[in-house]
Amino acid sequence: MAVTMNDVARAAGVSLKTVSNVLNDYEFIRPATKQRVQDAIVELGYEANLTARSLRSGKTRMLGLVLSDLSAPYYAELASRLMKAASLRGYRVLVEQSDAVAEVELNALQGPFRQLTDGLLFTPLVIDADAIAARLGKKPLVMLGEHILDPRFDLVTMKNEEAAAALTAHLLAAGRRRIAVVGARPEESTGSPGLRLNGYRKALEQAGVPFDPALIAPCEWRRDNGAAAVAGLLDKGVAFDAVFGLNDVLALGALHELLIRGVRVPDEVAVAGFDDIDEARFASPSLTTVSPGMEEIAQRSIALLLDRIEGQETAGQGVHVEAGFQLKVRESAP
Amino acid sequence: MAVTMNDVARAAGVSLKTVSNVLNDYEFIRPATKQRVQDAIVELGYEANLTARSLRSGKTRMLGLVLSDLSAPYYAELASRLMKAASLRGYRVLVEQSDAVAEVELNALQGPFRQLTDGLLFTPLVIDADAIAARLGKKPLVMLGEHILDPRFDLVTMKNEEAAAALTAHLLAAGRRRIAVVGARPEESTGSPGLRLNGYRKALEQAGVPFDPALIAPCEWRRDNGAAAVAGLLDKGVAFDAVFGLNDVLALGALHELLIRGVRVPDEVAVAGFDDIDEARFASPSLTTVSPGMEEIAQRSIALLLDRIEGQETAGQGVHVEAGFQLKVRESAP
DNA sequence: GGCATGGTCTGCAACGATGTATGCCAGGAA
DNA sequence: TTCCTGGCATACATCGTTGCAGACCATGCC
Repeated sequence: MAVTMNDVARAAGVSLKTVSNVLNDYEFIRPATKQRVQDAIVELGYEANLTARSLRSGKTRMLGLVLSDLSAPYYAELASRLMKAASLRGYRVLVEQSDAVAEVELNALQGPFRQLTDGLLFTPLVIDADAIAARLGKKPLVMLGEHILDPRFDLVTMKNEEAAAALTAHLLAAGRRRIAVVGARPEESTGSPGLRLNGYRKALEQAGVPFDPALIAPCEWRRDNGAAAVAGLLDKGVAFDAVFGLNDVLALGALHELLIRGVRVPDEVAVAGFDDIDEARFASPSLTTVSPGMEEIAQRSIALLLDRIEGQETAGQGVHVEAGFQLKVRESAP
Repeated sequence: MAVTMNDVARAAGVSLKTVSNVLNDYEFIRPATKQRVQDAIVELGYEANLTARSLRSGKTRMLGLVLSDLSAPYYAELASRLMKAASLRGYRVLVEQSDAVAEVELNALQGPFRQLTDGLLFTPLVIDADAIAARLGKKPLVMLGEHILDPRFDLVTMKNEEAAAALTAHLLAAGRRRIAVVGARPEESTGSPGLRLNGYRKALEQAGVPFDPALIAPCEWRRDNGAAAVAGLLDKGVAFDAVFGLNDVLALGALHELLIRGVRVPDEVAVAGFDDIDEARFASPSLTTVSPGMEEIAQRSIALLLDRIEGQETAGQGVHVEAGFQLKVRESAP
């Protein structure tokens, strides 16, 4: 079938191992020999068999990326950037969609998926730190997002609380006093919903504006839920002059519902989101939001994970990286 | 390190091959033996080593998906669906982003990427059928999208021309006469841009409306280009009463630019797109578009590719599958 | 001349699974 | 009894690569 190292060795008149040495940049090879081998490789069109290499070396040069749903714009953009960053260092990314199902998340930690990858970028949504620690093998794992804050794990995240506070402060400064929050998850305090809600509360407090639980609309982070949540508030007659969607698709769903109902944005109700997905700039009105430094997150998580994979330090404290953020003020909440 | 078949064999008191036979559902094994092996597997927590299996069997149970950019909403949704469909049949999908660079597309056909996968789902954007045929190995390949229509290859696509014609007819029926087209690629006639443009022209012809080249704005399929293209038309003073974005992000970019400039949509100008991405429903105004049956495309491409991989028929004529479409009439072009 | 040294290359044994060929045993046919 | 067949299990070679240990040779030093 395919050309093997043996064929190359025969063609170059050297041993199989010498071919291997050339391919692996072994130091002590005479230039002439090296050249002969390389010529033979080109002539025969030899390509190393990655599977065999993986079996022997125990490395696959693939990274695993676990997220809930690749079709969510934020994850799609993140995955795209992660793949590019990994590619520059000679790695590929294999994506696993968990759909926020616990079993899938658990299997990603120890099943076949783990075997296929040298390290994991993990966005856990439903399982907790202990469950992860219990199943964690010795392969490196970097947490993405902020659902789990645990000193045992490496983590790359964004300034959720600060950014949410800054955004809320911006709304308050514009005179908004009743800011509805769409997409909260009241029972949690650590995940992104919790942290962002915290930021919101801190900003209110700082401004001396009372917190009103009636303004908090919990839901899953999907566009249609954002619309439904706002519809719910309107139907219940809850008064509000701004909507903070805990991510952009929620905010855009909310924005849509408001406009349908004839609510003027931003005159009557301001709308703001979080993530700064590509779409935010081109919404009508364009969406005020927080840019969480996605490129920085991508770069640094790849760098951190690869350092763990290629470096020697196996354990020690987890490193926590926080990317910077930028407030993007646009038409929906000037 | 890890538990191997040998360990299981020892624990169960059978030979290594018997363990392999149990795992591969070999027919003639005494129930008692089978049970002992399975117990040992559970007790030791054995997991088959996929790399070794791949080396021996020559199969990886991975499919390659080549597309230009995973962060484009259409591709993100498609990739997500393809991965789910593949997963149901026990396959994983490895994504490669070509960025529409010829070299990357070519390498996907024969380099390491090909080696890692049992079959390819390929969306070629810049290389042509002959280049593909020249490098095609014996592993199955299914074309996605419609940039290449060639009897040599399997292809799963959508009814680009018909759907574009139907959409154009809808605009004409609503009384629009000067329909600008954003995202054309005038030099091509086969890719999606070409086919959709054809559909547009046929519908015009059928309605007896003259074709005006001034209304055709060529550009790459990105949101900002959609906006820029409309800006260009307005600045040049080209009169139009509708915009047909050859995909949704173009249409949404165009929509944004129109609204910014104070053009009323749909009163003065109607806007329509193509793809029916999630976002289209929630745009303001919501976007009239064509739903190309993405789920059907995903299902059928996976089915076709896996039939090729697992079936015996290697060659023969390429199969061409066309998914159905639906016109989604919404506010932007009622 | 003997011996350590260092550069260059080689052979062998793995990595962990599967395919092929074969052995062995029991039971039925000859 | 002998032969054959079918059910069940095994041994061995093999996939293509890399790690380890060592062979060989020339050089330089005592």
